[in-house]
Amino acid sequence: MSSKEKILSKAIGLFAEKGYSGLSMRMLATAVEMSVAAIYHHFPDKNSLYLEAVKYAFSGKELVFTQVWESSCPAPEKLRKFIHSLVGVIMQDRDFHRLMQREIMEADAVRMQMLAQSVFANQFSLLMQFAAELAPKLDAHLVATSIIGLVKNYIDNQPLYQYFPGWQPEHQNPDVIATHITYLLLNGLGQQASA
Amino acid sequence: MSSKEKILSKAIGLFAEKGYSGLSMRMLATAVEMSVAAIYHHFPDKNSLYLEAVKYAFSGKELVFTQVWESSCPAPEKLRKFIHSLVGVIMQDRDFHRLMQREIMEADAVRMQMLAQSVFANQFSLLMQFAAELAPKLDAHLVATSIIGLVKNYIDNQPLYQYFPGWQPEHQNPDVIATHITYLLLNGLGQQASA
DNA sequence: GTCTATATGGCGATAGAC
DNA sequence: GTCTATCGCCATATAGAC
Repeated sequence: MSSKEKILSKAIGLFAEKGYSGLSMRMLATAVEMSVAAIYHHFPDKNSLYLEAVKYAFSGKELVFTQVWESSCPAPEKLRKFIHSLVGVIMQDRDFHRLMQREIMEADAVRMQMLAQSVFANQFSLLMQFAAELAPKLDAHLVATSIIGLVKNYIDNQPLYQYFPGWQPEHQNPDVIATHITYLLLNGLGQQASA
Repeated sequence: MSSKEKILSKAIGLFAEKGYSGLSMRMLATAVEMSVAAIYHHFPDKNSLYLEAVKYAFSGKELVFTQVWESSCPAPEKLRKFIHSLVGVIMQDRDFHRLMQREIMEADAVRMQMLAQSVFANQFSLLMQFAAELAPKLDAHLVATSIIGLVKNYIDNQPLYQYFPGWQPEHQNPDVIATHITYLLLNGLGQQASA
């Protein structure tokens, strides 16, 4: 692994943990066991390093769901598979998830657009297409974002939810979360059919 | 308004916008048109100022939903009212919302617990109770967090969603969002009854 | 490509006058 | 309760040797 790659991969975790202004070049230099000047040989300034690190972290994420869309099973089962995959993917790469959270909060217009188009657009379109099959009468964009939001919610906000009344350790379990979300989306709350 | 209150109310907006390490005492001093030393007369250090500002921003938020719970209408209509109120509250106080996002991301265990217990616990219990009425066979904690999550999702992630395929300006409209969420929760996607 | 050394400036915090 | 002045430190970034 080249020095540059080493710097980038360390930077991802540290930016995710501490944020842009929370991570100093000195700390990063210590973490990668180099001098600050050596880092500046590879990157013109801190901002460029940050942008490269973000791109590096986001690369190659869009291939995970292909097999879900290609599987030939009934729509509800497909939804179940997709949600379980999404929960898994978000939970597995913690740095990616925290960087995403920070990026969305910063809400820099240029970076958001880049992110939406060059990283997520394809997968989102596939999800929207599927949403249109599942619920042809509803707004496919709203359905797709609701599905993503229900999943992201549990991972984003678990640090808070775990101190709310009624919380139980099993609410951390990816399968429990995914199963609940799938049921909710397919059946809603209106008909108390079965849990 | 006392100097201390003036400092706190300015600090809320600036901490929400820039984060803890992103806001310097000098910048805050400039914003409130005082010297740095004058701020230090009112607060022992930056961290104490931050904690007081967070508490200040969170105070008095729990009274908004009382009238929803006290209203005597059928459950689906109550859900509709609650969701519309929640969307309104979160959208209205932008600083409060961004401060929440940051706090949850930082995920400091002590502050999370304080927040959960002293700010949100009562309201969450009422929502769980209502969730148990609506869907007695489901896990009330999961239902309650799903309701919150569906609402929070659109406000948290709109900076990203607006660049996704299929987005339309009306997806910013609180009523459109609330109506969609209400429908989804009551009916799910399974039965394409009516939009 | 990596180093040591340093320039330049902002940071949190304090001293002491008024 | 507010000010000016300042301390000591750490920040980003650069110069120049190897």
